[in-house]
Amino acid sequence: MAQSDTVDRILDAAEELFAERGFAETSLRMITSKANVNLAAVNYHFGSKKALIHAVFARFLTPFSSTLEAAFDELEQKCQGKPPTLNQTLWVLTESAIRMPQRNEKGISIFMRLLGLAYTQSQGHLRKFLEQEYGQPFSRFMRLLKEATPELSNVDRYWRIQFMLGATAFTMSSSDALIDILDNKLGVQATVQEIAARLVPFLAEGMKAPDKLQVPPTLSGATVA
Amino acid sequence: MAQSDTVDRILDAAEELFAERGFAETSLRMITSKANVNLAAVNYHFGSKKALIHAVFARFLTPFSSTLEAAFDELEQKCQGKPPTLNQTLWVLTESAIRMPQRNEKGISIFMRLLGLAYTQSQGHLRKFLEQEYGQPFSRFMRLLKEATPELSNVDRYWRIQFMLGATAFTMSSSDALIDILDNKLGVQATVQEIAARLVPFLAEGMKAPDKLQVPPTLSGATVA
DNA sequence: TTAGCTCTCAAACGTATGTTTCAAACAGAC
DNA sequence: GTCTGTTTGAAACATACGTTTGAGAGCTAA
Repeated sequence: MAQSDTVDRILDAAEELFAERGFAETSLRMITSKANVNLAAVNYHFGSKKALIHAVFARFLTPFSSTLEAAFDELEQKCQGKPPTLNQTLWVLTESAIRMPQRNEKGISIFMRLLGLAYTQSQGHLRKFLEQEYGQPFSRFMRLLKEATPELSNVDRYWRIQFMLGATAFTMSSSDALIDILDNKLGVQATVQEIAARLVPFLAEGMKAPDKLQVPPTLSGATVA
Repeated sequence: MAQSDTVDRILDAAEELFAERGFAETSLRMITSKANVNLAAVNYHFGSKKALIHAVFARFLTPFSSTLEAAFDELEQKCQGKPPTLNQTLWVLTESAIRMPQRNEKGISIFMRLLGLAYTQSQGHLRKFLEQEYGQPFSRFMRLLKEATPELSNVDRYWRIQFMLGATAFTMSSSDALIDILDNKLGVQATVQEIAARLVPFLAEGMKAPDKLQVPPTLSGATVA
């Protein structure tokens, strides 16, 4: 035993519970009892609940960040000065996420769900922490997106990036539930990888959509097919 | 005073605080002190915090539900048996949301944010409540989507609807923050209505995207593990 | 063995939460 | 005015939370 296997057990339990229930709704007592660890161990090893949340994110975001930077490097090198296309950029991100080494079979969906929670439940301190620690690869992704869509105005691009983030975070954060529902309804089995393969073309087409509507084409207005 | 204007003050305060901070993070004491009402009033008038959450949703979802049903009626009647197009269907939904009578200038974004929270923070009891009370217009919207996209397989359509929901819920639930960020970054003012006008074409194009990718178009084709 | 350090444990701390209590204030009907 | 049912008010309730404490176990090195 000795040397904190306790730390990992806490991180494992916290990760899973946070992904299931969110941060505020998960108590340290739930975490420590799931981890079979004493309550005080969290504050001893991490200092506070906030610091534990940060540690949970750091454990999977730090390797992901490296993987992603390397993948971007490879992509830009391959493209020899020409900016990568939108599809390429989206795929490099998606692939880096999917190919991350997982601790278990639920790893990828926990990963996605936590990312989604980081956006929606943002605890203030979490947002600050993530910006500070992982702002760089994020900015780089944004730069690539900008170069891949020179035809868009800054405002158009801004909103469409939000739409992409939303579709991705939302779908991936509920991927487990959505896969189950699909199985029940249509008897079709799906994987997270397949969701990603469907998501990328959806996003890419949305990004390339014609301008925003000027006149609501509701009832009397002429509509496009 | 008399006859519960207390009830409305509680609902107003709760609505705003829930939208700002989420459900678990908003205490009854915050609500009652913002509403200038005694703490016990919540349990007296609503019975419990859960019931208060339901009441907040019911207050704006019930009229919205009626408006939406009427708008769908009008749309289908106008189309004389032919199924409405995707753009029409999306716009009717969007318009019904935008045109809802608002209690104040923040009404529309509170409305959107609460809808977003209902998806992401789903408290179990909330999801059950919403399905039971407002499942019908939702099913109808789904039917219209299906008829508007007969070229899609059921599986394709299923996933793309999730993508649409995600982009919408995510963006709208953070609309205030996103509008602020845009103003800071690019000095551009935006409204919720404008976001909607940008969202609809994005979604419609995404829905019509070509099939899911068979081979990741990354670098050299097949990529390493 | 002893000393020192890391880690675990049960218990308690202070604070905040949702809920309940019960007396007082109030309204409208008689 | 008096009575009756409804609504408010201040206070307390029980429970849950994150955090802290201090004693002690377990290990390593002298």
